[in-house]
Parts: sequence; C-alpha cells; structure tokens
Amino acid sequence: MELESICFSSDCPSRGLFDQIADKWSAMVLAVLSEKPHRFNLIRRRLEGVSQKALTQCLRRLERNGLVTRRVVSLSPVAVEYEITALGRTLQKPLSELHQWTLENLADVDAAREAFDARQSDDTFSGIQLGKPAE
Amino acid sequence: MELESICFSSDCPSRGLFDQIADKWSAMVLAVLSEKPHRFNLIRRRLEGVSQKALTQCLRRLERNGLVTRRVVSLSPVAVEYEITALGRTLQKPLSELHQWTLENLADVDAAREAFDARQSDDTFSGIQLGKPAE
DNA sequence: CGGCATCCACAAAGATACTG
DNA sequence: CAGTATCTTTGTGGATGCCG
Repeated sequence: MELESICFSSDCPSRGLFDQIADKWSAMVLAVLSEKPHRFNLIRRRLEGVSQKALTQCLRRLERNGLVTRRVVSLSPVAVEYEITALGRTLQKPLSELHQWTLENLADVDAAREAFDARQSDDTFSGIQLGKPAE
Repeated sequence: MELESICFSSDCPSRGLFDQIADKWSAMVLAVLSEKPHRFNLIRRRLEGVSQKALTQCLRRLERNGLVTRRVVSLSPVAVEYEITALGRTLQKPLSELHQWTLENLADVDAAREAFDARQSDDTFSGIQLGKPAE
C-alpha cells in the first residue's frame, strides 16, 4: 500500500496493463457500461468524437482484459451487446476518481497553464518563440 | 460524485486533461517526486526505459499543468531540480490507486487474456487468423 | 548536466469502401 | 448493425549530435 510499491522496472507487467486501462476511451466506455449493457452504436453515440475504429479497438482490448463481455444478441440484423464484468466494475471506481480529479482541479490546472505560457512568452525577447503547445 | 458526472461531450475540457495525466510516465514521475525532489538524471535512472526526450516532454507537461516545479539549482554544471507541488500531491493519490489496481488484478487480467486468446485460436478453423495482439 | 534540434522508423489515427 | 480491410496521414519514440 506504500507509494514505494510502485515498481519502476521496465519489465514490470503492471506497466503495460496501466497503459492499456488508462487510455483515451476506456474510462468513458466503462462509465457508460456501468449504467447498463449497451450495443455498439449506442456506446458510439454517447462518446462524442470516437471513431468506429477506435471504439472497436477499445472494446476488444477491454474484452481481452476481462473488463467487458461481448454477446451477439441477434443475427440479421446483427446486434452485439457489451456488458461490464465484475472485474470491470472494480476498475471503474479508481478510473472515475481520476476523472473526478480532472473536474475538480481543472481551474487550478488552467491557471497554472496560463502562468506557464506567460512565462514562456516573456522569453520571446530572445527572438525565438518556443512554440507553446496550442492544446 | 455520481458516476453520471462524467461528461462525454467532445468539448469537455476534462477530457484533454485526463489524457495528459493518464499517460505512460506521469504517474511514475509523480511517485518518484513524492518522496523528495529529484534532479533530471536521477529521475531518469529510476524510471527504467524512459528516453531523455520522453522524460523531458513529460516533465514539461507536468510543469505546465502545475503539478511539478522546475528549479535551476546551479549553472555550469547545470543542475535542475524537480519538485512535486501541492496540486501534484492531490493527483498522486488517485493515480497510485489506479496503479495499485493493476498490481492487485494482474492475475485476473492475465487469465482473461489467455482465455480470450484461446477463443480466438479456435476460430482459426475458418482459415483466417485474426491476429491477436502480441501485447 | 540538462536539455533542444534533427532525422528516421514505426505505430497509431482517419477516411473510405466493403461484408455478412 | 457491427464490424473488417485497406490506404493515407499523422504522431510518437529512439538515436544522434550539439550547446550553454
């Protein structure tokens, strides 16, 4: 439980897992599915901006990691239902807390960004713009 | 605090922030700095596998978001010390909990992956290998 | 020591077309 | 509807060299 328990070794398997669950869409997919099972295009419509390809890949990865199940409900027309698993629910909590953090601290972060960018602009006296990320 | 508080709109600013804090190295950098301030190459040596470029970018982003401070300790030889901020400490907790989850559930996830990959292999009867991600 | 600039390779993202 | 396949474009990572 100590912070030191984080292992920094490159062959620590939890590193790869961390990268797979902390990705752009997984948190939102799990949040949607935590309400109730959803079909593909239903998830897609709720996650504004996700491409079909990205969502497919995300769902595959979630399924492979045992966080969601994929069930073919009917053929012609094909209907597939995705459901969160018990394991997925255990992950959804820390993930939503992280999201919660972003909501609560957005103002502070924004202020920090403006201060940082202002500092960089001051350095323009050198004639070289460092190109602050537009974000 | 409700799960529904997650916003799925593409212009929700918390989305971009989430992507910036849930990246490959930030969690580990903050974990290292939560112990005590570190200099650049010290961080680098503790985070096995990080390239200098990746670490620089990560520290810049953390600095811009107000999560760490960068202080030039001495010139010639240049020494730069990075320190976690109060804001950074508030983030470090949910981040380490997420990491904790990966440690606790690695076995379950691995089992799920093997089951999934076995299922895919069975489908090879079709003659078409779906190309399970090597991970 | 702590970077930044450049080049290159590879991976990921997007758009489009097609299928059962 | 829920994908797959393919192509193109963009982004990211590593390696190298240079600088203050």
